[in-house]
Amino acid sequence: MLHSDLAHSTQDCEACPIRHRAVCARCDADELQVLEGIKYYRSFEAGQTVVWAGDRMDFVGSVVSGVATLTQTMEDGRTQMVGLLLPSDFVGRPGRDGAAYDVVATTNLVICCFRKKPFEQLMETTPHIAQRLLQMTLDELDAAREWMLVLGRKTAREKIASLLAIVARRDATLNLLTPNGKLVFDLPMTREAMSDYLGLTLETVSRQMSALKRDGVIVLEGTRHITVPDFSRLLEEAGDDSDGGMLS
Amino acid sequence: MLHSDLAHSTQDCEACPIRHRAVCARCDADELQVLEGIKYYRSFEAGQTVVWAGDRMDFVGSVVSGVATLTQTMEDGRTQMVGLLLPSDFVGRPGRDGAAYDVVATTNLVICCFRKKPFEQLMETTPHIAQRLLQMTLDELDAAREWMLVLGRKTAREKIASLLAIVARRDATLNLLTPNGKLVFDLPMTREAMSDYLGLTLETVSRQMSALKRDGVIVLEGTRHITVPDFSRLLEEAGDDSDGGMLS
DNA sequence: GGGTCTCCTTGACCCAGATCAAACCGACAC
DNA sequence: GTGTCGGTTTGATCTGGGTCAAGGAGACCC
Repeated sequence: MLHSDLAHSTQDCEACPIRHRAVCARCDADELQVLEGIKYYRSFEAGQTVVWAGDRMDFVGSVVSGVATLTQTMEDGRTQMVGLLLPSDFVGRPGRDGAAYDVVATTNLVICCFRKKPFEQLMETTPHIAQRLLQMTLDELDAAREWMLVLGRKTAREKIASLLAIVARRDATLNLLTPNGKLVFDLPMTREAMSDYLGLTLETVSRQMSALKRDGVIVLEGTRHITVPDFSRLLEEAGDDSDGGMLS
Repeated sequence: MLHSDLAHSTQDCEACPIRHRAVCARCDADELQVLEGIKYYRSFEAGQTVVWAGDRMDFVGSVVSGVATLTQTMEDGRTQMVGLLLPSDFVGRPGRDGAAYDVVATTNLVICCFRKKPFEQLMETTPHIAQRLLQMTLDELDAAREWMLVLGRKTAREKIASLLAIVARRDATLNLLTPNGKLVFDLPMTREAMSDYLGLTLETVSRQMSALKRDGVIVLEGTRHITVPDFSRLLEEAGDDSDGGMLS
């Protein structure tokens, strides 16, 4: 599971708290030094685009804070979000120059970047980086496939519940433990972004959010701040088996 | 792009024509010897299940011939196919014991398996195997994300056309070149399997196949044998940009 | 205060695709 | 030939979610 790994690396590696999850699990002094030499930080404001699909991308990196999304757009304007990047997630693709998707900051965002060329060289000389990246990519692949089930077979209500469950779980793991099964978090996205993720319209998202609120599955303060009184209830609504299926 | 790689390895590596695409791009004698020692073949008939989700899986491998599918099932029986495995595709996940999805042979199927433990050890001592596997996994991730767009935003007709385009492209690359822009291939799946892949019902699949036939986008002989008189027309119907977007 | 953004909610209506049901079409067995 | 069985097609009807349209609710500025 991802987050135990994250916690592990956060403790183990002083030089790279959350930032180099991809590489710090077993990093030694030499590698760290190389990494320090090729890294830099970039900040974005909510709404800014990090890269457009097709643009040259001369770095890889990981999200330090904030949330970014990967989206694909058809010529006629239909868009589908294909990835949600939360802190510690990896950005970019070694071995390819152009970005495959639009990467957009949905909140204020900080990325820790590594210049791509030297990073790729480091990958070649340091086997466990590729191994680590492989594990992360396999996790992402599992998440993408999980999402295919959501997109292909779930109802609007189940889709919303699934999204809330994912965000709640990640947020809870990163920030606060659940006091008594109750979960509190902020949605890092607009209704429109939710609809792009779920393959719905923004109106349907809004209606289903209202319905989940009416039925007591969630408590809404404003439009973003959410309390989940009973997480297992939320998972039921998502149509997931007991643990939510998003372990990996 | 996958297939050039495949062609490359098919030529370069006598000991593993199509079979070890994952590892043969730069294999040397020692590695090949190890691989020979831990490999074996398994055959399945159309309809047989290779593994059930959750079952222990003590091998990884690649498809030699035939077609297999990865599917997820919800408790109430709704199913979504999350992957289509064609010859040369990798099966299984290093570093995990249980299968994450049902793997089912949809045609007669031969898999070249490597016992997992020794394969994982080989991965640790042979950096380029992990690197190669990483590239393959990144390709699969791109394919999965492409499919998220199909599932989330495309109409039934576009979905069908997208599926046909994928199968046609892979089949054409593996077998026969297009003589004059015309493409001939056999669908390796039932209407029901198509519906599971596309997030539709089997009836809708059938109707849209009939519609594409009526409109001259495809020519059907029987239910499986398909001729595509104009591939670019098919891509248009799929709503893809000119090259179909499934390059990677 | 009022004006004007952006984001969100709610209502009324419509349609693509689901559902239910019947029939069709080889292939294979007897 | 007849039976039957899996896969497929086609028709009739229903419905979840899309579309169009009208307000609401903050946030920010003047």
